[in-house]
Amino acid sequence: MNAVASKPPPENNLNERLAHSGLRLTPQRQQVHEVLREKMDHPTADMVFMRAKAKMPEISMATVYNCLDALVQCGMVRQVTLDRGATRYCPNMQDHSHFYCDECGSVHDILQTISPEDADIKLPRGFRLKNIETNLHGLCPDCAAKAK
Amino acid sequence: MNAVASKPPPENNLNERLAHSGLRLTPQRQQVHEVLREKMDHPTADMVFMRAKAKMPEISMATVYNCLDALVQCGMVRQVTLDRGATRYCPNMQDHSHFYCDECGSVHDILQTISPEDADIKLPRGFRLKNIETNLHGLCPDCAAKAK
DNA sequence: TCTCAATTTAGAATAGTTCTAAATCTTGAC
DNA sequence: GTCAAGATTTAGAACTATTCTAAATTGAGA
Ligand SMILES: [Mn+2]
Ligand SMILES: [Mn+2]
Ligand SMILES: [Zn+2]
Ligand SMILES: [Zn+2]
Repeated sequence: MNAVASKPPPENNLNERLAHSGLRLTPQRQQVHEVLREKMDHPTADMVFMRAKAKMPEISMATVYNCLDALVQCGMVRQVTLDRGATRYCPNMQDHSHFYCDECGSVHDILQTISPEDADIKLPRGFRLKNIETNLHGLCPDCAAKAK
Repeated sequence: MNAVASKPPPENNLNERLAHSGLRLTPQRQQVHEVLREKMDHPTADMVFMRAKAKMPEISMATVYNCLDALVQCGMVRQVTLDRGATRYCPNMQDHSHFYCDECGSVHDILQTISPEDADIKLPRGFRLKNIETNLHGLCPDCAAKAK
């Protein structure tokens, strides 16, 4: 590789990311992050709690919320709010949008976004657009098959 | 106008819309709808309650929720869920998207949407796309001005 | 007028999340 | 290594938004 590596690449491991935000790497934060990466089905805090608890029985709900906050804060996890109801968490930090199945409520990553340029949105005078959040609604493959 | 009016235009008044869904027009439903049309700032149920109460002091929170549900059900009002926190309500049934000010939390109608065709979203096999919800994030005119 | 279903109402219950305060665990200065 | 200071975890209380319950009220049609 390049011997003159000037700058480290944007640190994408938990350790460095947390440190960068002045946060410590703890077993709980590690565990919560692992739970999210293991099954990327956009679980709610409650689901994360149950999964984490299976591996780390002493973990508490409050800690799960704390850990999720820390992970969001340091940029390792995204919050996803689609319907009313519990917030969902996504450890995929690539730019992507979400497909929400209106039938079963499952959430799927779609590796494609609409950039402010793509969509030529004409905003009224004064608005400053930062980013576009796109939520796709419809039927997931399973539900589409059943609907036939 | 056209003397051979074959079909009534899609009923856009409260009365007919409610009736079409087997619901009655009540003073409370009327009041809640009026509150929404009067100030289209996407208020929460709580804000609707306070505004309605000013004109109709005996109205209850439960009724406001009931009325909002009825209005959503009959297609006179849209629910808007952006951040975590209370659901907001919008009486504008035109196809539109929402601009959310990250600074002050205000929500603004943007009379423009991205259709499934416009955005050529390439979905993995099996997904059936019904509609795209676009949420614009940035600064509203007021906050953009202050930020300067 | 009477009856019955729809609606409204107050308050209880629930769900999701945040807060509080005490216990525990680092980390870094000595 | 010891110790103090600060960060983190924890259980449970508190809080917010919403839904549920059951009784009272309303109103349309027989
Ligand atoms: Mn995702
Ligand atoms: Mn709107
Ligand atoms: Zn589905
Ligand atoms: Zn603003």
